[in-house]
Amino acid sequence: MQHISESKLYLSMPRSPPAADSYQQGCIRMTLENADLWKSFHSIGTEMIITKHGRRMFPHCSISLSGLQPFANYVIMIDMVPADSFKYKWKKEQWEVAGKSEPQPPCRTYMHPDSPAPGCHWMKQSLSFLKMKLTNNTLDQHGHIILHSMHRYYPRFHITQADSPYTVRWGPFQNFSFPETTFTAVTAYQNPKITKLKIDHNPFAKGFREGGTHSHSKRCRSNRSPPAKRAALDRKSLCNSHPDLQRMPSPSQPAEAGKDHASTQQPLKGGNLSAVEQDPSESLHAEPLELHEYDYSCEEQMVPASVPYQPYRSLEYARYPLPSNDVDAAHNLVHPPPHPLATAEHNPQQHGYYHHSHHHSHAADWSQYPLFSYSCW
DNA sequence: TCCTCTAACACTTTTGAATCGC
DNA sequence: AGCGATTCAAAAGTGTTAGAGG
Repeated sequence: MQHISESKLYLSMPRSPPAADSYQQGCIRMTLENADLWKSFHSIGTEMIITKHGRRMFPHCSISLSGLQPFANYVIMIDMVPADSFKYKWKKEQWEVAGKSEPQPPCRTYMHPDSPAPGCHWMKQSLSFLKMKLTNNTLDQHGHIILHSMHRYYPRFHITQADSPYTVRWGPFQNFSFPETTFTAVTAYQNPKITKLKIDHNPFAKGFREGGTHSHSKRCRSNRSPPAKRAALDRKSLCNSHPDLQRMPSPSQPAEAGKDHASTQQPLKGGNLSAVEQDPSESLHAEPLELHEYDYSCEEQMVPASVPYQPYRSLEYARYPLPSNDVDAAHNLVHPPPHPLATAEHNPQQHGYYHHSHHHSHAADWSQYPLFSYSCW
């Protein structure tokens, strides 16, 4: 796949695996697919629509994995991490800080519908989180990921060895994230450049691109039944990225200038993130994400194949137990504690939020926090 | 007044059941 | 009867935009 990043980031060596990892070997490597598309959006300032009933991401999260144990079962999940502690507003064609972030909504985790599956399955082809949906409805009952509008997030992937979704809570997590997947959650697009880019790449938007005029007659639309039958697992489609995703973004996009730099950038360290994250109140105003300073070296990441078990994590899970005898019950709402990044302790002026991806200690720390998987579509 | 959110809209793509042919 | 390929209608998805609401 042409969009797989060629750059690599190697992290610390694996530690001794837990007992279950009897033939633990090497490192798990995660690669972001359609990375070029993500970069194109990121260079402008990615916006993701969130709606009451849930909206898919575009670009969607698609990854490939290697380094897993072929016959060990893994559960792979994704959640959304606050990128900083600010709320934003779109003013005069640029993003500005509009104050401190609001209290974080219930933290939810989306589990890949193939989970659990053996390592050979995950490594056979890329994984798509196409069907994951984002919502701003804090009372959402469908298991969609709940976000605040006008706040920034980035997806975080979790891999853990587990034979069932209900044993996940006892296993060590490994976390991955990709800086270029950071986005601002919005209820309506703010930046017209984002709109154009989405229309150019998202096939579902063709109706608006080619339809031309809008009829605003308020005729009633027939109510559509919920996708109950869609709940049947469609593995075939999960790993097929849409042809449009393969297309390169328009070279006329200013993003290209920064992208050309990517291969020559220095390895991403904690402080060399875009200036945006270091001082949002000032640097957000010009180019939304200052990508010409940006380094893409972490599109492919390696982390220790095993994160040390955190004894007190089980206490966290004990406080927020998952049902253990009913698959549907896994969709019950759970309200875990706020994400660590959402705490006041996190200050983007002091360190970039990408740190955790590159420092083992951070990855391990984050793995202490509970994950809840009750959403598969 | 400003900002954010919601819902209706037209159109495309995806999905899956039904049908057909071997 | 069983299987794979094809067809097609329904469902799901998209961004836009007027209007509501805080």
